[in-house]
Amino acid sequence: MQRAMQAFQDFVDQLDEATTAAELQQAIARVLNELQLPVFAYVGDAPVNDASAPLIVATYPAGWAARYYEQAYHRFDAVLASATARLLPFDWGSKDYLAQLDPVPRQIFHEAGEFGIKRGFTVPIHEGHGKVATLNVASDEAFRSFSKNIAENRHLLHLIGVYTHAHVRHRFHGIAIPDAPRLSPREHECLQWAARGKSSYDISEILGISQRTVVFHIENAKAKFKVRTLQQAIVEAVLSHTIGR
Amino acid sequence: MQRAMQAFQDFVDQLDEATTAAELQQAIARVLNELQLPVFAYVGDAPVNDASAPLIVATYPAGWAARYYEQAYHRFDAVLASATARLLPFDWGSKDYLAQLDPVPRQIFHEAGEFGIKRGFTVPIHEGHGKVATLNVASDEAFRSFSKNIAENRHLLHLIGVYTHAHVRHRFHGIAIPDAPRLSPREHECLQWAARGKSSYDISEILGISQRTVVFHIENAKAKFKVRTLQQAIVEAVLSHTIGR
DNA sequence: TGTCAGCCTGTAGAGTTTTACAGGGGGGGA
DNA sequence: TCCCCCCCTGTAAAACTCTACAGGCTGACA
Repeated sequence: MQRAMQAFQDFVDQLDEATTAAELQQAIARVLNELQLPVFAYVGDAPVNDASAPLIVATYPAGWAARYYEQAYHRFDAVLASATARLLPFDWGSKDYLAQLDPVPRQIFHEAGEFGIKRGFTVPIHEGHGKVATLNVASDEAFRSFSKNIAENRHLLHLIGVYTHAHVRHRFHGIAIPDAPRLSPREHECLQWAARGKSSYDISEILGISQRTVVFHIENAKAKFKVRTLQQAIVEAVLSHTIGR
Repeated sequence: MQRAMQAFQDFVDQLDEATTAAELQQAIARVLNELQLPVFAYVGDAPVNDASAPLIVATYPAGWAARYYEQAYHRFDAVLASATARLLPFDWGSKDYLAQLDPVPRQIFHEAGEFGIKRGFTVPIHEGHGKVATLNVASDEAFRSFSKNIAENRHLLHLIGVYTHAHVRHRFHGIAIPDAPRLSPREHECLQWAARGKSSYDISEILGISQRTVVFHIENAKAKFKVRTLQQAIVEAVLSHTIGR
């Protein structure tokens, strides 16, 4: 335990210095080796749909990784689905876990097994805008020894995942997140109601102002987001948490 | 250190049994007392706009909490803004921190200071759909002792925050997250382009199909999301990560 | 006192979405 | 084989948004 904590501290220090994917991989590999967990995959931004390719740093078998991407398995990957839905790290690959799967995801597990990925542990890392990264450690070992190892180092792995991701975001993507424009109260109200399915006439009734004024406020909101259509404005507003459902 | 880890383990156990806000508060208070950090506030879902009230469990001075909500300070709270932008826990209240603030947030800090909240440490907890919860610990102490304490227990506090939130979500909100409807490839494409500001005619050109067909697919997508307007469908699709920017 | 930002309103034509009607073809599972 | 889902298309009226024109009120701040 003490030794593990020391390894973690070293890891945090190494992270600060890692500027390339290779160095990142080395840092992760070192700390996970210390924990007897050589097989891992950090998936920077789990691909939700057709978005840009994620940053991946892994010691997963190359054959499996290739197959996964060829087949676009992320669309059906049960581990990824769990990571999206959960906040805490979780285990996968047990009989119970497999039993509750749909046929397609179960088939994927089967294939992964042929590459030596039979059970594992995944840390979901939730970012602001609904993106989810994961740190996965996997094993071909007998259930006992692997799960005992995981049980002992659960929290540490959690931290490793979160710190890795924070570092990646900082170093590789820049801190970015341009701040959302400040909408005036009226602009906010109008956009919010529009997103809830009201027409500009409806909104004018709700707010007790003319329809023209509603249109005016929505136009201003679009201008602030620098977009052309209401639809785009709504996307931006939702992504920046300016409006809710 | 060893003792702190023990306190954390006990905390996780207690969490499992906590079913009321009072029990939750007790569990958090116990572990934080062990760490010499009696003043804390867990803010369940940081209020982004006019959304429903968050779950708050805190030992912050009642006067300050009241003032904060009366004045709707969350709209200008620099700590909250940082929590939204960051993934890792951070300190606040140092001279440097204050120096870089805008006048309004700085004024808020001033007022908080009058209630004994001068420096602190905040754990941001990002959930799937852009919601952010925070665990804040605060102090009136001299800078040295507090920041030394924080430095030592940084990771532990991080875990306490994340576990608290996971428990709250599980117990108080239910696991919820109804799964998003499965859009057909065409529906997905059409909705995605619509969200990017294309008209149905534009989309028909892009996809090489008739405009009528684009409308047809978007209608089907709306039906699947059980909404009436394209705007609502886009909100749902964005929130469920079905489409991106 | 002037300027700026936010709020408010009107008209009118062009362009777009929405809705309801009506129809056909292909593939996969029960 | 039948049924269902997905894909595709057309017309036309009604509803709605978008854009560009033009104008007035208020409060904060220098």
